[in-house]
Amino acid sequence: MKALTIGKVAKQAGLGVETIRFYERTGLLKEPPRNDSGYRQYPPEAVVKLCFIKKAKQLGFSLKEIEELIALRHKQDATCGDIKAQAEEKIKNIEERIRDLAKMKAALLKLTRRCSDNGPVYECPILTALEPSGEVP
Amino acid sequence: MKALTIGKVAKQAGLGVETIRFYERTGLLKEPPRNDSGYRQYPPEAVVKLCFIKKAKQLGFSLKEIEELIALRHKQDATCGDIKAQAEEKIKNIEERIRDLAKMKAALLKLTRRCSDNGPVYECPILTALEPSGEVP
DNA sequence: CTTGACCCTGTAGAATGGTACAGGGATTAT
DNA sequence: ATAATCCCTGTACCATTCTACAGGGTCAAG
Repeated sequence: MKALTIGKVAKQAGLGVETIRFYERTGLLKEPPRNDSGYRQYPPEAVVKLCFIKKAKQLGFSLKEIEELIALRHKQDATCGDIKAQAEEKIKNIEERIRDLAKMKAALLKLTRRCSDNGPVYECPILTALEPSGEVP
Repeated sequence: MKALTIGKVAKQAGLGVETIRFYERTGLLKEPPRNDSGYRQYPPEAVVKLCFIKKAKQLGFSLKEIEELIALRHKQDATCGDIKAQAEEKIKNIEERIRDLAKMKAALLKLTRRCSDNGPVYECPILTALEPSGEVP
């Protein structure tokens, strides 16, 4: 007796009911079973998955990318090399994001220090923090 | 004699001409001076700014957030305390993003290790990597 | 001095990621 | 048992962030 209604999962995951139905429509979430009156019956794991989706979105992943991320699991026993390559690409992507965020953070710290130093500001450390470099697809 | 046309800055920043005009319309970019025939005349620094915008976008910042980030600079000499507080909030935000990205990376690494081991995968390490936790505003 | 590549404004359309009803059943709380 | 609350489908609409013309002027190379 563990099935949750859409309202319950929505609340637990901190999302809207409409959002979840939207994810289902777009294929990000697979259709759950229904009860006799047509209500969606979610297993508790659905909450974990939705929380993951939420987090990943906040990190700047698109729904498409999130789908790919989740799909890595289901392709497991098929083409292991492919999955690995895909995962490694994501990892590289993530590493670049982290590096850039670190640069941005450093720039902001510099800014706050100057601020407390009351020193003059001849150039903006924020703007020059991220040199134009490799693409993030 | 350093002014650039919109096409030149677009190319150098790796953006489309239309995109730049769009940024101007939305206020992200201030209107540059014009020449006699109404062409936009950009100073070379515009390229730096646009590159920053591009990078920041790739990091998941919205145009609104990017505007705020850039605005930190101009408010410099005015209300120092405010800027500092704002910058520090951004820093916290960035730190959380980095933490979450690090978790995601760890989860993916775990996946790739299992993958190369050719071991069976009974549960998805990706899905469980990010516990439902603090919000990223 | 013409041809092609640029530039201008203005408006329209697209992709992404939702959000909000309307209209109508199902469940639950009092 | 009846009102409040939840669920269903379907469609329409919203913000964000571009992208693509249309219609017309400008500039630079051959």
